[in-house]
Amino acid sequence: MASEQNSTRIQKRNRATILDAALDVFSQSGFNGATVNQIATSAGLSKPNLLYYYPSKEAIFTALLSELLDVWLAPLRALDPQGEPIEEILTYVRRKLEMSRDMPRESRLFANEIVQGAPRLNDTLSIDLRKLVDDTVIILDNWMKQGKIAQTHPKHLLFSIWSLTQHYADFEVQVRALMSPQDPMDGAQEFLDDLYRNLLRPKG
Amino acid sequence: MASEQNSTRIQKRNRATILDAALDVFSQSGFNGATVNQIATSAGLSKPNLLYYYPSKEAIFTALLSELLDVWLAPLRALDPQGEPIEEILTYVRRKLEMSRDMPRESRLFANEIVQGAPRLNDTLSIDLRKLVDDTVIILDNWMKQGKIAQTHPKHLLFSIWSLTQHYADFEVQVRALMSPQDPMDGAQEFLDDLYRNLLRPKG
DNA sequence: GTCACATTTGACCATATGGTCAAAGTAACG
DNA sequence: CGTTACTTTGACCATATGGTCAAATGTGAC
Repeated sequence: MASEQNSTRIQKRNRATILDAALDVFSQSGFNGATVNQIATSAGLSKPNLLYYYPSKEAIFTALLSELLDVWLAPLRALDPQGEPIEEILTYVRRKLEMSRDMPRESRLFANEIVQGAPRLNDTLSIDLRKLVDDTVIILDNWMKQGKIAQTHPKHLLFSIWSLTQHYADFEVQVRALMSPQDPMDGAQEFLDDLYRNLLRPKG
Repeated sequence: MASEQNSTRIQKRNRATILDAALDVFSQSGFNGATVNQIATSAGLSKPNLLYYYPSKEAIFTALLSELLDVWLAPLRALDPQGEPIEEILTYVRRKLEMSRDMPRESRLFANEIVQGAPRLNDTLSIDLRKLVDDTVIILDNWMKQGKIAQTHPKHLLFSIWSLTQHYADFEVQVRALMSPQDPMDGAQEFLDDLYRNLLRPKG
């Protein structure tokens, strides 16, 4: 009879199991392609049992998205205006690349949703992410003004980091097919380091 | 009773209409999310009529993919080993960027499919595309050996061009949300030109 | 143990889906 | 006009899907 933060060990365990199963299924098939049954089976629960914890497929999806958004954007928030600019940016790139390696499901979850028009994410994009990006642009602009990094388009710079790093998760099948028998990400970090050092190095 | 290349004006028109409608629907919802009814309605046909021209949803999809693959890969095939290396590559980048602007549905069609593991495209990736990429890598390697472009990882270079350019089509909703009120691709070409000139310029 | 509450489930429902089929309508062509 | 082949459709089917519900089972506190 507590207010809302009821825990109940079993609930905690099952909700976590469900979200992990949902991440598997949604990231592989997208919202439309995924079925409640797949998620339930993958979580080791019956369908009605699943729907006892989350009232609908959509509820699972939004719970998953909101749970992941923070961790997904954390590396960008960690950009330190006081740090050494080029190293700060390269650190960000490396973290994003690590996330593509270690959390490919999360990356594909967002990719699926955004490619299909982000119908369940539009507010997040145009409000929260927008705010974060605007803040970051200010930092980048300052670095450019101070001559710490070369002049370039700050937003396109961010887009490029996202697309280049997430590519290894989102298009993994393709990258793997073309890189095999090597590891798909073999040499990726060196390449990106090189790319951004050349772009950002202040020019005489 | 002709062999197989029967035309029948009506067939040609309807097959084209269907594929265009299918491109709309599949690129927006992916294979699983799309329904035969949506495609039929969008094509102005009844469902049984649609299935008279293509025997199944899968048949529409594969017909669409195989029709588009050539045009999609054409810019890469156009890379000229005899041309001026940096300009050749920049031309390729520009063409890909134009395709993201002019053919975003095609880009998203492939993106959807690949993100979801390319279950209906795996052979194409590991055979045809692989061959094309291997050929291109030889060209790039030669240019590097001759000192015409800086040393870099040829495959990751290709991946980077794909991801950077297709990003503007595949993640258009996100880019638009973050660029508005400006045009989503405003400044993109200059940014990419700059990026690749800095990367590829031969270093002392 | 027992009682209240949390959890789980089989059976069920309305709707959507991919696909079929026989019959009706339309072109083409002599 | 009549015949043949092409095109279109309403009705239909089996299956899958998201979701509900009442009843059964488990669990923790006393």
